[in-house]
Amino acid sequence: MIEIPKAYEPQSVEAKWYQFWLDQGCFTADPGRVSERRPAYSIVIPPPNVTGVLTLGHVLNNTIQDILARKARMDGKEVLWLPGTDHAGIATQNVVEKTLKKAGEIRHRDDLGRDDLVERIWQWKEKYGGIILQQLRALGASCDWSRTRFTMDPEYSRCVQNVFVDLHRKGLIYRGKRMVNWCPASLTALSDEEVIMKEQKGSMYHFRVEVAEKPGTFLTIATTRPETIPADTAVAVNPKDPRYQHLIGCHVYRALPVETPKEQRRIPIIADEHVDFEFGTGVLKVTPAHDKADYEIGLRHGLPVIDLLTPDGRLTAEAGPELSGLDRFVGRKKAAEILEAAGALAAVEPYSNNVGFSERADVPIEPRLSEQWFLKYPSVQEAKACVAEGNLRFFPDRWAKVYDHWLNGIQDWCISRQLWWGHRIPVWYRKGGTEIHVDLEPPADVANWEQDPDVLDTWFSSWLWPFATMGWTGDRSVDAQNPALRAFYPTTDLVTGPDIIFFWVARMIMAGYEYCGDMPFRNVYFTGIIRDKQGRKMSKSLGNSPDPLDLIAKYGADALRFGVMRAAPLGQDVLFDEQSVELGRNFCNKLWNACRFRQMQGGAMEGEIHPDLLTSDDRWILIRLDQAVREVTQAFADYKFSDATATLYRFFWSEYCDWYVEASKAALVRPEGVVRTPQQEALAANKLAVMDLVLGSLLRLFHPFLPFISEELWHGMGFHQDLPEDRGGKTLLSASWPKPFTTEERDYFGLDDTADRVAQAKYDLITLGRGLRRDCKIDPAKRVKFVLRPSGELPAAEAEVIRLLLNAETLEVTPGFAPPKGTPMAANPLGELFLPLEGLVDVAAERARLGKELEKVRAEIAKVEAKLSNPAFTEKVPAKVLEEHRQRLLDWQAKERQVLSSLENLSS
RNA sequence: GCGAGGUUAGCUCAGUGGUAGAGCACUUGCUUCACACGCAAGGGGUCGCAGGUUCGAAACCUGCACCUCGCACCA
Repeated sequence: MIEIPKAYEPQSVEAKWYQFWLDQGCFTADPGRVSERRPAYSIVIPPPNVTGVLTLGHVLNNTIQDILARKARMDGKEVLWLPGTDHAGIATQNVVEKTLKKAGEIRHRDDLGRDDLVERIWQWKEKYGGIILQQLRALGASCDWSRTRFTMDPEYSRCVQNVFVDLHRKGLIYRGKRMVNWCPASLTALSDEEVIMKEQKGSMYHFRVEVAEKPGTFLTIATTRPETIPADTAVAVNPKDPRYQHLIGCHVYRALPVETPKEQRRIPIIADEHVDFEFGTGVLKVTPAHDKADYEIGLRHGLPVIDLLTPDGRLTAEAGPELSGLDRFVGRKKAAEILEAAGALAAVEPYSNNVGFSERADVPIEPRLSEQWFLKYPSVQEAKACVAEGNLRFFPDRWAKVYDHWLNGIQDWCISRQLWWGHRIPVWYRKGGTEIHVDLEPPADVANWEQDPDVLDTWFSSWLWPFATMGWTGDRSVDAQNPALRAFYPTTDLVTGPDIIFFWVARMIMAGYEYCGDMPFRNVYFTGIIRDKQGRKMSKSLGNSPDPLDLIAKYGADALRFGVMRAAPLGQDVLFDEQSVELGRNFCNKLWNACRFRQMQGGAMEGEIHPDLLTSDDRWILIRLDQAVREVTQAFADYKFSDATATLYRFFWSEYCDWYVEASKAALVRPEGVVRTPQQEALAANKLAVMDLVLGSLLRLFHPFLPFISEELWHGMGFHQDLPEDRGGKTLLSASWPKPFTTEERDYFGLDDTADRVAQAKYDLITLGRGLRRDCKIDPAKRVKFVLRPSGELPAAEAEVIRLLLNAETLEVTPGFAPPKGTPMAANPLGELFLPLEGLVDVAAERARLGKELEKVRAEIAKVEAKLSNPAFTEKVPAKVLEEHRQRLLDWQAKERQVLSSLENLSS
């Protein structure tokens, strides 16, 4: 720091240090260094989609991971933060297909064919797939980039196929024709977790059907989906429903398609417990092909299945000529019109119901019967037990309940996807035969076989992330010798959003037990969701989602990190406001200037602290530093990062800058031409030594949150100079985390309650004195005279601090001072502070203020007296609390006397 | 319907039985030789509502209201 600019300029500083850390290999994890004295700390990144760009959600998530990783390094651990991306099957294939269509290269993916399209996606991935990881570097993420993984790396892919083959061999993976969630936009099956229920405003259509055996008798049926009537193969009633019991076994004529001869539209009236006779008319149309519950009914009663929807959600010829070819929603309206024209529509009423939507494509899904691969989850009991027994901990722990609840009700996982981009299912079918081949390698005579065209769900690869990224092979003897797995598995912490607790977290835990025999991580920190100021989710369409890189360019990465962390309490959503980043920037600037101030004082760095030269201010700031170290360290242990930032903010700004630095000027600032005595020199040097201790500790405490500016100042101030290479000499990143003072150190420096109280009383008196100045409307620039009548001994150095911070010309310390009548006065345990009148004082204003003060004091006295005069209170309360209250009464009474005498002084 | 979380200053939130707090915003005044991305002094809250337990409740218990989010779901 040769030339120190007045304001901190993050741009060049951040780029410089990130490159330095990379060049020095600071982020590289070496399993060989792990030992009992140097424990491992590891964390795997939740792999962002390879299509993704950095969002504020990523900022929150990865800042927390970086904070944890940096803190662990300072704790002397061998740290692995493993980065990477996942291939995001549907999203990536969509993006590339869309791009190619836009460029006019293809109209449909079939124009290219499977191999060529996959090739194009790879090209696209090579070109754009690293963007988000590059962006993380701007944030300061200390990932071990040499271990960057991608879920479709050859080794990783092999893990995925390996696991498929193994689970198949164990009988947990099977193929079957089932009702699945079908996405008509992406043209693939989805898992239950990828379907989100949304309330939809639609209509309930009531239509009539005639009972075949009893002409003239009609049943009214309520439905939200009249377009599926042509696929009805029964109507069902509850067997206990007296209204319809007599009709069970009869038939009705299905209402659509009207063109079909009546007799061909006969469908049975069946009895099924599933039907709720409270709901609607108590008569249910049964459409086994297009509803999960109806499919079950169909199975129970052996009903035929009529499929009338194409994969992309249009009606087939089964729906009749008028509906055929229509989109399902267009068909719905048309079906209602046809019913109305036929006189079969009894009523249409507005109706709200929940409809499953494809999470990714945001269109209603269709329950659809199709042949898919399913997984019966492995190691469920272990996964449940480790969380229930508290071996694997969730922060906040309420998620444990959500997790347990989900595990208790899980259905088999549909893992096949009708896509081209992803891990192809390692299954071959013999052409013209029934034989199947499930293996990592294709059959020898592969020409006679056909490989399953589907790929696996992306989550079926990311659930292996914690160990597949570390070179797991599935061969026990090989894996037992794998240094990375041995050192870093199980990982220590996982940081992720609660929205993927089922998708990812739960499944990783099961995979961890199944394939490594242990949990994949010990702690899971669930972040909140980033919202805008009004509490709305960030979204592209709302345009309320600022680009983090813009924010970094404007305010600096440290500012963004600090702002976000300050606003993100554990377990709560984060309402993001650019103002909080601005606050982060201001904070960095304050830190910069605090160090600049120290720098301008010159003198030796980190001199020895002589206890006999410590003033009450010095002792006070050391006590506060000790407190701050304890609080921040505890906050880390509890994963309460916003508590840590709050403590740092308070200590650095409100305690160190506002009081300590200001007070230190009494000893440090030398008026021109004045030569300091050797004693004054020694005091000043001692103060600088205290400052250096505080600043050196502060930079360490700040480092996990503000890695760039702290590193810049660490070097600029020269804190690195006398430290060992690997403990802060080379970089702050590996400096040791500050420890609270030991009892010996506290004794040595004289850090006791008295020191704390004296300084506190001094600052209190200064605030009171400033109040006098204001009440008396004295220009802040005017250097007035104060007189202090001390209640005890007051060293000259202490008095000088008071004088300076009151901006007083002089402060007379006069034990027997007798003020003239009308002199404004403020008092506290340290003494009475007078502002002698010079004909300028606004007596009325001061009297008004004191009157208000007196009122307040007396109210407090009344409150305490009321308590103390209550026998129930004095008899039952613990002695300590009683004593506290008695002391409180004395304090308030003293205050009352002080205010009264101030008032008396005023009256002339 | 079941479950979880929330309701404290204008805003965002701390506060696990004993004197209601912080930051921001607001008001007033200040180019005080680290910082106007700053300094100083202020104003501002019947702690969602109603009961209960207790000498004492923002905190513990019960009920209610409202807001969020999961899970399930009836056509």
